[in-house]
Amino acid sequence: MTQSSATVGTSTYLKIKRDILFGALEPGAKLKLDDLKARYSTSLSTLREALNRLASEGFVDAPEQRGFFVKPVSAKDLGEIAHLRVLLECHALRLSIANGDTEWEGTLVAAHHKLHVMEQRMLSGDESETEAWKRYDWEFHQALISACKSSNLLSLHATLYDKYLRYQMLVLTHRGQEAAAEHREMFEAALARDPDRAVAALKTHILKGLEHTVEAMGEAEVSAEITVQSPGSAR
Amino acid sequence: MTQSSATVGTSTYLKIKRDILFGALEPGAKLKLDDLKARYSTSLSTLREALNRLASEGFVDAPEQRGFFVKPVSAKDLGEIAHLRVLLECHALRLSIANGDTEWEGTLVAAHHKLHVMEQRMLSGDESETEAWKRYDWEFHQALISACKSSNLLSLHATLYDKYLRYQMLVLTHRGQEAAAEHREMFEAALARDPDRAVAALKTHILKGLEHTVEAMGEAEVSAEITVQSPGSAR
DNA sequence: ATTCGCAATAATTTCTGATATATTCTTAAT
DNA sequence: ATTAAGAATATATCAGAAATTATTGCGAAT
Repeated sequence: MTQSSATVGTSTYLKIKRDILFGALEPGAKLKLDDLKARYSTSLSTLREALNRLASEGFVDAPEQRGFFVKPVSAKDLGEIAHLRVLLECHALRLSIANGDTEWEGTLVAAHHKLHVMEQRMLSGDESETEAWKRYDWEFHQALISACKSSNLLSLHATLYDKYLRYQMLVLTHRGQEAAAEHREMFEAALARDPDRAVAALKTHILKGLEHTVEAMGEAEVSAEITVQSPGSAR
Repeated sequence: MTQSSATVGTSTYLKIKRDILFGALEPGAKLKLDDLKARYSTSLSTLREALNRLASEGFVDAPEQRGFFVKPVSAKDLGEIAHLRVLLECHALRLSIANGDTEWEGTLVAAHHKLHVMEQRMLSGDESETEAWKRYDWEFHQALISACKSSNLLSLHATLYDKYLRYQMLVLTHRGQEAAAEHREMFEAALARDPDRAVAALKTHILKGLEHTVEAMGEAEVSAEITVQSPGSAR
């Protein structure tokens, strides 16, 4: 549970990133350095290093001279990210299917198994381990493309995945049954070395997820506005 | 000429990045903090912030507890980058051609004109302004895809472009005539709203550049090995 | 010769505190 | 209501030092 790591810098970087991804730090929130210093119990310099890393990855905004802010969210941004993920992940999947050896098949089988078990548990109503579930989801998607032989591609994809994940965590509602079916389809198509089928499934998977999340965002936005407005202050 | 900017942090970030891109800081070189402190005349904390940004963009390696190193180069890495650039830039070009309005056409015409003039000057033997020439090349490629309507895509592309550029600067030899022709082809096809033709030209442009650079790297590598070996010390 | 362990050295990581500068908030005035 | 000046707050930057970790050099042992 605890996010430990060799260096204090990296570990606070990971902690802040996690808090952004899972919504503990809200979109658009001002990141006051003194507050963060208390919250993550670390020094100013270390904090700023972490924030600079996050800023260059796009999880934090850092307008000059005005400090740091959690990156705001928007349906437009989510759309861009989903489409980029389709572009990169589908491309990587093709390469991976073409290049993958037996070792790769092994990791894939393992990853899908673990994800599948977790999905069954979620479907039966156990919502207690969303975070673990998401980790298995990541491991599965990662395994699918892991044989693409481009570390540059893998690292771009990792960042995109995290950005997409943030939106999913934001709306806290998922497409359990359907997503599980799509995962199975991708898995089987990849093992069968059928790139077209696998890519089609992956594309559907991401775009359906996008649709679903955008809808949920729309609702959330409306209810947020209602909550925020003082009664009768419609201007 | 001077790289000035509002904040010291950003300006040293830019300076270091420039020194990496244009080879003043050699691939693989150790970035000793005390040396950098002298070289860029700034404080430790500011330096580390800049280096962390560069590390998360992939221009610097930062193995835990062991400091910072200029990212090494390799033909494999260049290949990955070129192919990613093809993937992203071609995609963006299609979107841009589909979405671009008259305003976009205007910037494109202007960018191509400036690049063209500079190319003529370079072809006639004036090698004095490589840096300016490269800036116009960037402006042109940027203009081509600027109407793609995805700021996420544009920013990923910008980083990839810089990484690719670094390799070009490394070998210091360019394909003047051919590159100019390819630029013209892209330009005309884009204005004619012919995505297939434009994308084909762009793909050729990048992949020919890759080929050319890899060859030049091979030669450079050989001559470097010869230079380094003390005479007769073949092991 | 090579390897191994250990001390000496060097470098990085992290923190504290201080200053200058920019932004934001408050208050007063138009 | 808007603006302007001044006060309060926050950020950006720097210097120095403590703590931790890596690297180097040297002598002993294989």
